[in-house]
Amino acid sequence: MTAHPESDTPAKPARERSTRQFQAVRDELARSGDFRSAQDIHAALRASGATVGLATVYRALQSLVDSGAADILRTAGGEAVYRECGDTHHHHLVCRSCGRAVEVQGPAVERWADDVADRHGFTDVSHTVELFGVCGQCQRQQQ
Amino acid sequence: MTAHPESDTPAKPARERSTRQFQAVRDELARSGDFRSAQDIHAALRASGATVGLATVYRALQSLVDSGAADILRTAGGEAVYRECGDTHHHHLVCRSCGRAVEVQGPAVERWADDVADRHGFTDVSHTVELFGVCGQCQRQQQ
DNA sequence: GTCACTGCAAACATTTTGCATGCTA
DNA sequence: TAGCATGCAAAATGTTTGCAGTGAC
Repeated sequence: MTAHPESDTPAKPARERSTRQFQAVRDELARSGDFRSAQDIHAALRASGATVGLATVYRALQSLVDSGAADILRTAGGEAVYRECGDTHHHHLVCRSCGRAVEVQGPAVERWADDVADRHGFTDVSHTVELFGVCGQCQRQQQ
Repeated sequence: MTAHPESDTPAKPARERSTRQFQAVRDELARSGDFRSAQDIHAALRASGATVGLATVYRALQSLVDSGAADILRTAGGEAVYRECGDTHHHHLVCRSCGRAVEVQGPAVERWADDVADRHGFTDVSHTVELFGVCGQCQRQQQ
């Protein structure tokens, strides 16, 4: 649990050659716009005919996160999920049963987060807000 | 990522015997009041002379989470961390640098979450809200 | 032609599970 | 005494890394 401050600015080339595989990962992530696990992306690419190694997917995603082009988040199951980090910041309402995700905007939450952080003297604040529930359709099926 | 609906209400005994090991885990968790990883707790118990297996620590923590006595959270590193959870539902503002966590209450967020879920026809809603930032102390050290 | 990127597989870390034994009620 | 909880070790899962080969520039 010891997060280290980035004391150095390593001369990290951060990807200098653009390759088919890297593009494929980036595209796949952008296509859905939703949170996707590395394994998921890897499977999708394989299914669509692209030949990409799992390690490469991880490396590409890592690279995207490093460069700020993607967001990373951990699911309750311990999987890392990635999302293209566009300009619009939003959250998700995910159905526990069918997995469908609804995109939600929460100006109220944004404001609250900033306010709380400020009050405690924290800066450079980011936040994670995810809602889980059962959607109407699944409720009916379960009843 | 396919969450299955709990079609049954398994007669989960949820711990019927109180044992020294279980108490030890609960106590250790309560002692610090902060987020602790299973491995961390295991090491601490071993260090203090208690003989507790790692699997037992995991089982005890799982049990505490199931019964609502503990909160579980994933670190950026993918480790699961646990914290004693009182009756009050609250969130955390965690320092990215030193790991210190501040407990925050967010009635505004609770209301917003319920509202959003309701508007989309979702029921049985839970939510995850975590704030990350750099605390004042760490800011000064880094400058 | 060089060297970064890729792919495979092995290594790793964390968490879960199977099974024989111990201990609580 | 009966049966849940424990402990060990093996398995499972998700992710990272080493290294030789390939392809972009």
